[in-house]
Amino acid sequence: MPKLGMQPIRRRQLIQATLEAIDDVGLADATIARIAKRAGVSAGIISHYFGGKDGLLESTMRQILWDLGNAVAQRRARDDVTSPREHLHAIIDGNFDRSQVDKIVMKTWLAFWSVSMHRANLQRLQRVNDRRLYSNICHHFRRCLPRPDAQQAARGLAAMIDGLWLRGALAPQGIDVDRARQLAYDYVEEQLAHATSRTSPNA
Amino acid sequence: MPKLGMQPIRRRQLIQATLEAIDDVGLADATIARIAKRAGVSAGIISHYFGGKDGLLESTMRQILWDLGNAVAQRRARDDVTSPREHLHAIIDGNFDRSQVDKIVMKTWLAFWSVSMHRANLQRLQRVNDRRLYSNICHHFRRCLPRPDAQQAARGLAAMIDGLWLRGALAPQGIDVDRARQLAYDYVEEQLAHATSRTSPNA
Amino acid sequence: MPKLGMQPIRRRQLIQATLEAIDDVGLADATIARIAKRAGVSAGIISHYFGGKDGLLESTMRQILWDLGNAVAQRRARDDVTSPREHLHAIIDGNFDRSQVDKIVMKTWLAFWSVSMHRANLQRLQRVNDRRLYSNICHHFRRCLPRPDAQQAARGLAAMIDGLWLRGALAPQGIDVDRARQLAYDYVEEQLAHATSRTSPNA
Amino acid sequence: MPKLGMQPIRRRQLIQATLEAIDDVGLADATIARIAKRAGVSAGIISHYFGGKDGLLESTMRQILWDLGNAVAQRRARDDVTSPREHLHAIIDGNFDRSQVDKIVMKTWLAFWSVSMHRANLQRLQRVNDRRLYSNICHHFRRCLPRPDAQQAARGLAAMIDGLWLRGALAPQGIDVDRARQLAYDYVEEQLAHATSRTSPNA
DNA sequence: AATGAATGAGTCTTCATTCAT
DNA sequence: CATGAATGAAGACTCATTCAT
Repeated sequence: MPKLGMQPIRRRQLIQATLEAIDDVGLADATIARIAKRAGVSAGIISHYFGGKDGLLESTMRQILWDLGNAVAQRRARDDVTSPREHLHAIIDGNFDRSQVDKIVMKTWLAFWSVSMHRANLQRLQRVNDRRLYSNICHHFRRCLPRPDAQQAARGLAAMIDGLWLRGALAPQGIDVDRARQLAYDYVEEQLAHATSRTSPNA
Repeated sequence: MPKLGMQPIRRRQLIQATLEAIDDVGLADATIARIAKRAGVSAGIISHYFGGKDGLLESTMRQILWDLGNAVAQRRARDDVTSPREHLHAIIDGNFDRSQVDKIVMKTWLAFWSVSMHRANLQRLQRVNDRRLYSNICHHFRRCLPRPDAQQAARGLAAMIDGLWLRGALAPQGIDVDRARQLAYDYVEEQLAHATSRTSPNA
Repeated sequence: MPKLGMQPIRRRQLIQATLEAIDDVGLADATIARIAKRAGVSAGIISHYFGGKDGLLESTMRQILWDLGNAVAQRRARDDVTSPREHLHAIIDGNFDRSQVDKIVMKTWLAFWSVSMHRANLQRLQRVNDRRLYSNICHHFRRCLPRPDAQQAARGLAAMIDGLWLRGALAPQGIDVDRARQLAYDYVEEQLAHATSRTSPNA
Repeated sequence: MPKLGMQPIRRRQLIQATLEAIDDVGLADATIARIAKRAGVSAGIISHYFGGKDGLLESTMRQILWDLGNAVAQRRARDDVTSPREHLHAIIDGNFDRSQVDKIVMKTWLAFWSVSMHRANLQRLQRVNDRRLYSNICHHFRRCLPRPDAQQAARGLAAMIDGLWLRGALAPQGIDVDRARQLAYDYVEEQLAHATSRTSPNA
C-alpha cells in the first residue's frame, strides 16, 4: 500500500473530505473520525499529515482562499480586461465562479467566518482575504473616482458581494449566480455613473 | 422557599450568559458549564429550564431575532414614517441599531448563521427572519417600482445590509454604523431614482 | 448517590486506588481507566477532582511524602527522644515504619524517583523531601560532630537509608525492616563513636 | 547494496540513541519514533532489529549491566588487587567509574529500576546484577569476618553504594564521585576494623 | 537492508445530561 | 428550586507495529 510521495495526495484527499464533511454535517460535527472515514483512511493519519485537527482546518481554509484568489486572478488575467469596469466585473465573476463545489465551499466559508473570530491563525487568513477583496476593488474605483468616493464604493461593493454570498449560502435553493452577478454589476454601474458625470466618460 | 416566578428571570440570565460566552470563546467552546458559571448558577439548571443545550441555543436565537424585529418595528412605528423611503430607512436603521450589545449580538449571529445550516429548528428561525427582511423591503419598493425591479432591489438591499453586517462583524475595529447606514441609504436612493424617473415622483 | 462533601472522600479513594494500581501494574500502565475502575468510579471523575492525570499523580506523591514526614515527626515527638542518637534513631524508625502499605509505597516511591527527573512539579516535591532527610540528620550529627564530619555522616546515613529502601523495594522478598534498621543504627553508632572519642561522651 | 555486518552497528546505534532519549525525555516519553530519529534511521527498523520496543529496552538494559560489570571486572583484574580491602575498593571504584556517560546511565538505571518491577525479563536482569554486587562484596568480607557479620556488612555496603548512586542521580548537581567513594571506603574501613580486632590483622 | 505509509488500539480529556439530596 | 456529584459516550491524539516498495 505505502507508496512514495503520498503526502500531497493524502493532503488533497483529506482537505476534500473535510469540505464534504462540513457540507454534510457542519463544522462542529466534522470530527476527525468522520473526515477520515470519508477519505477512506484511518483517523490517525490526519494528525500525521496535518499535525492535528487545527492544522487540517487551517489547510482547508487556505485551500478555499487560494481557490478563490485563483478564480479571480484568472478572470483578470484575460487580455480583454483593461478598463476599471472590466476589472471590477472580473472580480465579481471570480467571486461568483466556482462551478459545482459552490455549495460546499459556501458552507465551509460560512463556518470559517464564524470560528475565525476565536482562532488567531484562521483570523489572520480571513482578514488577508477580506482586505484583498477590498483593495482590489478600491484600486479600480480609484481610476475613475476621487479617493473618498472610491473607498465608499469599494466598501459597498465588497459588502454587496459578501452579502449575496451569505444569503446565497443560507438560502435553501442556493444562490442564483446570474442574478447575484447582475446585482453586483448594477452596483458597479451606479458607482461608475457618478464618475462619468464628473470625470472620465470611458470608465 | 421556592421563589415564585423564577423561571423568566433565570431564562433571561441564562440567555444573556450564553450571549456573553459566545462573544467570549465562540459557540464551539460555549459549554454548559461555562455558561452556567457565568450566570452564577449550577450547570444542572440549564437542562431544567431549557430541556438541554439545544433548547438554550434555540431560545437564545429567538431572543436575538426578536430583539432585531423589535428594533425595526419601533423605528417603523413612528408617526413620521410614511413614505417608502422613510420605511426603508427605518428598516435600515433598525438593522444597524442595537447599541451596546452590538458586538456580542453580531458574533452570535455569525455563529448561528453557521450552525443553522445543519439544525432544522434553527434553520427555520433563521429563514423566517431572512424572509421577513426581504418581504419588508420588497413591500416598500413595490410602492414605487414594478414587481421585478422591486424584487431585485429588495434582494440587493437585503444583501447590502447583511454584507455590511457581516464585514462589520469580521472587522477587527468593528462596524462603523454611520458609514454602513449611509451605504445602505445610498443604495436605496439609487433604486428609488430609477423609480422616480419612471413612476411616482414622491417615493 | 451524590452527597455533599464528597471531594475529600473521593480524593482519598482515588489516591489509594492510584497506589494500588502502581503496585499492581506499574506507573506506566496505571491508566486513568484502571485507577477509576479500581476505585469503583467512572474515569471522568478523575479529571473532575484532580484536573487531570498529572494532578492525580502529584497529589499521590504529596500524600506519600506527607505520610513519611508524619511518620518521622511522630517518632521524634515522643518525650524520651532527646539525645542526638535518639533523634537519629527516630528518623530511621520513621523511615522504616509504615506497616502494611509498605510494599505499595516503596514501589510508588521508586516509580516517582524515576519520573520526577522529567517533571518539574514532581522534581520539586522530591527534592524537598531529599533535603529534609539530609537536614534532619545533619542537624543532629552537628550536636556531637564538627561540621564537615557531621555533613559527611549525614550524607552517609541518608544514602544508607535510601539504599536500604531501594534494595528492599527491588528485592523479591521485600525489605527486612529489622535488619535494615539495625544496619542504619550501626552506621549511626560508628559515626557517633568517632565523636565520642573526641568530643562528648554522652551523644 | 545490502551492507554486510550492519546488524551490530545498527544495534549499537539504537541502544545509544535509547540511552540519550531516556536521558532527554524520560523512559515514558522515549518513543520509538524519537529514538529512531535520534539514531538517524526510520522507525520501522527497530522492530526489525530488536523485534519490538521490549526487545530494544531489554538490550539496552543488558548493555548498561554489562558495562557496569565490565568496569568492576577491569578494576579487579589489576595485579595489585589482592587483599579484601583492595577488592572491595575495586568494586566500589567500578561502581563509581563510568566517565562521560555517567548522567545518562544513572537516569536510565533509575528508569529501569522502576519498570523492572513489572516486567519479568527486566526483573531477571536486574536481580542478577543485584545479587552479583552483593555476592562479590560478601565474598571478600567473608575473608576476614564471620559469615553473619560478613553478610550484614555486605548488605550495608551494597545499600550504601546504591544509595549514594540513587541520591547522586536525583541530585540536581549530580553525584560527587570522590565524596561518594570516600563514604563507601569509610564504610568498608569500619567493617574491617571490627574484623581486625577479632580476626585477621591484615584484611 | 531500509523506508515511509498506514493502521488501530489505547490514552486522556471534555461535556451534556441525570439524579439524589 | 437548586445544587453538586457522577456518568459514559465521544473527542483528539499517540504510538508500536506491519507492510509494500
